[in-house]
Order: sequence, then structure tokens, then C-alpha cells
Amino acid sequence: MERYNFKIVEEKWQNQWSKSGVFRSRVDHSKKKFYCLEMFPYPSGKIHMGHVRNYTIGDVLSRYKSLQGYNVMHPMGWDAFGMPAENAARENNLDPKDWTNKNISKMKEQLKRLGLSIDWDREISTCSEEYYKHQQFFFLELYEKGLVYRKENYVNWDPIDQTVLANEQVIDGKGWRSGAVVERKKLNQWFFNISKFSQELLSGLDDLKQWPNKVKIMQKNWIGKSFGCEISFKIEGDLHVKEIKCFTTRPDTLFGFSFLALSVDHEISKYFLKDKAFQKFKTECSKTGTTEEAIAIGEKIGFKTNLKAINPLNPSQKVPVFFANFVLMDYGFGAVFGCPAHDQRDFDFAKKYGLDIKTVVKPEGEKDKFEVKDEAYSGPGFLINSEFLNNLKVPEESIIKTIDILEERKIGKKQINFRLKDWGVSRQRYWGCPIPMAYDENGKVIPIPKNELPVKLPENINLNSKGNPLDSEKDWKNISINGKNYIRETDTLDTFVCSSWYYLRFCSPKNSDYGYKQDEIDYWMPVDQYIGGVEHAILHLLYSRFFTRALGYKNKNFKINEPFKGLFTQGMVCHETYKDQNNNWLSPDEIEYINNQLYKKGDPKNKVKVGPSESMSKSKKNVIDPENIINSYGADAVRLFILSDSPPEKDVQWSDQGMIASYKFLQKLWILHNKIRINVQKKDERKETNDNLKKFTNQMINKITNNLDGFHYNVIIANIYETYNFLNKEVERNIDSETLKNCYKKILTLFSPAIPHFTAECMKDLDLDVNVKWPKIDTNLLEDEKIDYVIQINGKKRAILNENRDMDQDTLIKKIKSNRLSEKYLKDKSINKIIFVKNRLINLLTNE
RNA sequence: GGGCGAAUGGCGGAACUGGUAGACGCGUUGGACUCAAAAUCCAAUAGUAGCAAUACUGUGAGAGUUCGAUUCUCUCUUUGCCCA
Repeated sequence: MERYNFKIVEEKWQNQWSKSGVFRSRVDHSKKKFYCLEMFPYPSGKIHMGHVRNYTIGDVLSRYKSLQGYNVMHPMGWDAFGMPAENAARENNLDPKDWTNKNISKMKEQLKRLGLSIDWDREISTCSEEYYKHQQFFFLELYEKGLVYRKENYVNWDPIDQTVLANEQVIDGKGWRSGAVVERKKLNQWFFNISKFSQELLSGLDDLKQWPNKVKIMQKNWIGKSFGCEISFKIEGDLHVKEIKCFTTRPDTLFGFSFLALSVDHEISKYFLKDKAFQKFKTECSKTGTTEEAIAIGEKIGFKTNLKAINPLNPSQKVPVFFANFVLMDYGFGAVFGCPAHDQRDFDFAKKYGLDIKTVVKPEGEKDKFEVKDEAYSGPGFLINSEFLNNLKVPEESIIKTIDILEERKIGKKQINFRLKDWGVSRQRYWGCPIPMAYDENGKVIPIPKNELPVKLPENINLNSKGNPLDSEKDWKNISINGKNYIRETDTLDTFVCSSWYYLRFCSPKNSDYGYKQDEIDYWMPVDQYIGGVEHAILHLLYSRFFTRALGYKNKNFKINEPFKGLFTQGMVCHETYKDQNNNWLSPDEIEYINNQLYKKGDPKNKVKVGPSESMSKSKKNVIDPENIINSYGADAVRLFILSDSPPEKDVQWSDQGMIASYKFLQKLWILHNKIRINVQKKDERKETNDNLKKFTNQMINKITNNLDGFHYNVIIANIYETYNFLNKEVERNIDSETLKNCYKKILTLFSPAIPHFTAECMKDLDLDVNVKWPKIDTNLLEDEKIDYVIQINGKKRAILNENRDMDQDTLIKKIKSNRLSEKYLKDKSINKIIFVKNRLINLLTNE
């Protein structure tokens, strides 16, 4: 017998699958469809272990669903626009397109070597004209529907990348890629009106039964619906300002009012433009980022005006009006009322500027004289010091009651506010989808006529110019439409736009006149199972949900609301981190063991410090290259390992020993296969039927099917090992060849989603029909006729009796009494109570 | 600060709607094979006591519900993620 040669076997089957086109998918109304999608990769040049895990999980599912008879679509493509290509191209003097396409072909080779059941005929790349042409078309359609607009807005400006960042791309006040401290800057930007769908996007979450709860909660918080009230404050002072509106979720604390805070961009700031002190203050404010986090952490500073605001519920009270850095123009009306006693931010501000702190809520059980001292109290309780509002329960009664009164007196009105803001999609970069717009000499916007699409990216451009390279492309920028001169929009679209509709494009990847074909998306959509990293829980998924709705807006033919019916978020692949004595990161192949101590390779004095296991990342060098691993152990072994060690939704630790164990297991399985083949072929000698094997196989079908359905893929690998252990013993016994062959065929089918090359080879070796179906469970065989009954005495397990199924209580007790158990535990005792669970256990409670 | 999770042997992890805790893998130990090693195979492997049968303890800590709790409830500790 030859050793199992994965190199030959895997290459052979990959070629065969590719030639026969088994993974090609077609619309077929006679079959139930299953659309399995994994988040498509960015073509960085190499696949990493995260991809291996993501795509293995998706592949197991796709293959399982195919075997169950579904018409499976399992496509793959490339999220191909974005900064890295532009940076790499600039550094190495290349064309971003060439760099990207080269990476794509390399990564495609690597993915193919994993043996994924992908329909490569549907491959798409977002940087191809064939793709972005339709995206520009959609952009114009959304523009026509009024879902796209342009406005001047403060943005997070990354001074190194010279581009605008979305709030979520700012981490700890720094750019997510460059690490530069983010500045505030005012720019004209294109926006998608995602906030128009705030309520729908929120309510839609309830229908997503197959989404992880945590993702739904994250989205819910992100959308941030709050219920509150709009209040008008009368203003006194020497300016022509009579009234300021503000939004609050806590109108019930109005009697604790002690200042009014305005955004520096509030419309009344126009009266202060000549004030140097105000200008200085405004510059100071622009140094704080625009994220909620930056504002929360940063110091709260204010600029006091001479204005006074009048408390609408208590007109004798007049409080100062400030400009403050923690108030943003796009929240509410750019104005908030401050109640220091019950909001920590207001509290800090009041302390700093010596403002009143009046307690108006007391916690339950406190006296009416309760006073807030060292920190604000924002919990529940009862209103105090609030005249006619006193004793209302906070927050259940107090807020609604106050709003009622405000409405009655025409001072305020009920309002719902969302935290979700419109999506700024302009990026000052070259390598993205051009925005199909232009401006005339007066700056008036005109859409590029649809028949002139695509607006192609210019080629051979100078990437070394400062800011957006497209700005310096005069020939490309200056255009004429109907004989009139225009200047093109030079911003390109955020790459999140590309990934917001790619799942539709997969349904009709070659359709040239529109982004999708109606009948094809009607068949394939929604995606039945979407699989990817939890890091996209908010943005990508929310944007996709929005885009689907935006396409369906004012479009009766478009029937989909939610693009992803099922969502699965897989964990990361982690590895220990290593540092040498000089605190330089070391990669796993730069270290070696000498006498159980870790040293830097070739440097026996340099002891290695082992750090915690973290997500594999280039910066920490704790990366294992999948290509090397596939070369050494083969795709099936890698798949087996990456599935085996942790539940797919949790992080998994890379382990060399675990990897080797998976490899060795396949070798053992091959030896077993050969034993089985010999037994199957010796048709004459083995006559005895073997119920053990039949029963075991049947139970395994049940287990593996359930575990697949529940995404417990690590348990499936354990089931595979269990099956091996059983078969390896059982094959030594007499099994008639027919039973063996039938059971083994089923077992190989059960194994095949995880280790497809190996099982295909085994089936071929036994001349089994390749067109197998997922085996059915024989419920008659599922239940053993003998059961292990747990015998408890006073709640403690004392024995296990293997007896017939469906035994009644009395018979079981008779058995116990005839057993030596009785002598030991029941002698001289009377049984007071019996708990009997059929086919499971009996618990005898005695006096004592 | 708020929200959502998690905590089980030396390690990763199993355990169906409350019913045999530790499946499966790694590691470790002992043995076989070998001149020897690697590889492979066999066996043991939660802790404590015991030659052993066995007994007791044990799923982060403490309480509660129950005949029975890893599973349900409450409090606490540690920890992860998201938001602030």
C-alpha cells in the first residue's frame, strides 16, 4: 500500500472539478436554491489564515447543501479598490491596476488549492470597468431618487493619507490606516441619505432571525434611536436672537437647568465672527476630533456669551449661554441644555465654570433633601425640586409627563432622534470608482449622462502629486457635454459602496446593460448564508442593508428588503507573539527551542519573550503563511485543522502540533481505507451482517447532520475522529462486504464536506458512484434496544445498569433489588420517593 | 460609564429541551517495536486517599430553586468584544 499522497490526489481532483464544472450554478426553478456567500477578500497579494478559515467554513456549508440536493451558488470575487494598491503603486512605481490584477491571479491560485467549491465563472472584481460602470449607474439612479446629495461638512481629515475618513475609520482619534492624528476640516462631500431609512433599518433587524444577536444589538446601538423632545428657549441679550431650539432626551430634568451650550457652528455664531477670542476658541475646538469618543474623552471647554436663556418652565430663572466643544451641529439642533446634577459631562462643565448644580432626581429610598455631590446621578428615581413635576417616577413617568406639559404650553414637542448620520462617500483618492458628476464654471452640478458611462479612471497617471492624483489630471478633468465645458468630480467613492451591492452582481456577473438581471436576483436573492468577520458587524452590513433598500426605493420590481437572510460571524485565527531581547517582534520561524528554552534562531544568547496569543497580523509578525502549510500538509489537512480546534464563531489558536495531528490523521485514515477496501472486495468470506456498524453509521448521520445545521463544525471533526476509532476496531471483526460497503459509502459522504479531495479519492478507489446524496437517517436504527440506566440513590449516582429499552419503573426497581447495590445502599432503609425518567435514570430517595 | 458575551483537566474544547461532567484532539507518562533514535502501535491520564474494589471532592466564587444544576434565578470576581 502506498502512503496517501495529497499532492497528486488534490491536484487531480481540483483539475477534475474544474474541468467538469460541477460547481457551476444556473438558475433552475425545479430546485430549491441556496446562496452561500463569504465576504470577498481584498487582493493584498496573499491569502492569510483568516481567509482559509472563512472560506473553509463556507465551503463545508456549500458542499453539504449541494449533497442535500440544493441548487447551490457559491461565488467569489475581489474587493479590489482601495488605498493599499495606490500606496504600493506609488512606492514601487507601478500601476495600481497591474498591481491589483497580479495579486488577484496569485490569490486565486491559492484559493483554488484549498479545493473550494467555487463557481469561478461568476468571478467579479470591483475595480473592473465592467463592475464600476453599473455602480456609477446606480449612483445616478440614487441621485435621481433624491438619495444622494452634496453638502459642505466637517470631516475627519487624515493629514498623512490626505483623505477623508468616516467616523468609524477613526480609532482613538487616529486614522485607521496611517495612524495620524485626525483633524477637522470643512469640505464639500457627496452623501448617501442613509438616515432616511433609519427607522426601517432598525425595524428590519427584527426579521433577521438567522443573525447573531450581538450583531443586531450593535447595529441597533449604532442607529441609536432616542426618544425625546424639542424645546424652544427664549433668549435675552443684546443680539437679535430671540429663541434657540434644542433637542433633549431628558426634558424631565428641566428644573435642573443651569446653562445652554451651543455648537461653534450654530447659526448664532455669525454674530461672533469678529470676536477674536471666539475665533481662538473655535480653532481650539477644531483640534478635538469629531467622533463621539474624542468628544467624550477630550476636555470640555466653553466660551461664555452675554446671552441669557430663560427656563420655559420657570421663567424667573435665567442661565448663561455658552459655546462648547462637546456640542456638534449634527446632533439635534446644535444646542443642548445643561443639567449638571444628572449628566456627567454637564457636571464637569459646570464645575469648571462655576455654574449651579441643582439636584432634581433622587434615587429610590433617598430623602427629598438628597443632593448630588461628587458626580452626576443619571439613574432612576423620583423628581424633586421640580414644582408641579415632583414625585414623578424617573424615567417611566417623568419624561412623557414633561413632554405632555411642554406640548400643552407650546414650548416643545415630542421628537424622535437617530444617531445614524448620512453616509459620506467622497474620497480624495485615485484608486476608486469615479463619481459620475461634473460642475460647470459656476460650480453647478450636472450628472454625467448615463450613455456616457463608465467614467473610466485615467491610466498612467502621476501618483506622486499631493492630495488626490485625479485633481492634477487636467485632460481627464476637463470635459465637454453637449458642447459645454465642465470639470469632472475628482473624488472617488468609498470602497464600502463597492461591497454594498456585490452580492447582487454575483447573480448576473456578465450582464452588461445593468448591474443585475431581475429574474436572476428574483431567484437567487437573498443570500441564504453570509459568512465573514465580526469586524464588519456595523458598517459593511448596514451599508449593504441600506443599499438594498435604496435600490428598491421607488422601484416596484425590486422585492428584496434584506440582502442577507442568515449571517455567521467567524472568529479570528490567533498565534502567540514573540519578541527578542531588544523588543523586536519575531515571526514563528525565527525562533527555536534549545533545552526547552526559546531563543532567536542562530542566536543562542538571545532569549525569546513569549507574548499573549493575538490575531495574526503582519505588524506583530505572528503570521503563518497558508501557502507553506498547504505545500507541506495539503489542503484537506489544513481544512481539517482549521475547523477542529474551536467553534467557528470563536477565535482559534494556531497550533503546529494540531496541524501535524490533522495531517497524520489523514495518513491513518488512508490505512484504514485500504483495510476496508480489502474487506469489501473479499465478497465471499464475510457473510455475517453487522448491526453494530449499521447502528453506529446511522447515529453518526444524525450527529453530523445536527452539528452541520448548528454550525458546530469543530464537533464534526471530533465526530470524524470518533468514527475512525470505531471503524478501526470494527473492521477487524466479521462484517459482510455489502453492509461494510454501504455504511462506508455513507461515512465517506459525511466526511466529504470537510475533506473533499480525500473522500473523492476513496470513493473512486472503491468504484463508488460519485453522485452521492446526503445519507438519510433510519429512525428505527437510531435507538438502541439496551439502555444505560443511571441509578441514583439520594441524588447520587451509584451505578449504571445496562437494561432493555422502555423498561418500567417496577421492573427496574426489581433489577436494582437483585443487584448488590441493594445490599450496600438500601439495606435497612425504606424508599420514600422514586423519581423515574423513562429510558434514562431512576433516583431513589430513602429515609435518612 | 453603558450594552452583549465568556469562565469546564496541563492545553484547545464536548455535554440534546435540567438527568452518566470531561466526547474528540493536543500534551504528558508507561509499554511494544528498534543496536539506538524517529515514525508507528498499545495502555493510562480531573484531583485527593487506597495495592485494589471503592470513597470523597470537583464545571470562576457565594447563595437560591429542584429528587437532581456546567445548564435556570440572584449577588460578586475575572475576562473578552462593542459603544461611550
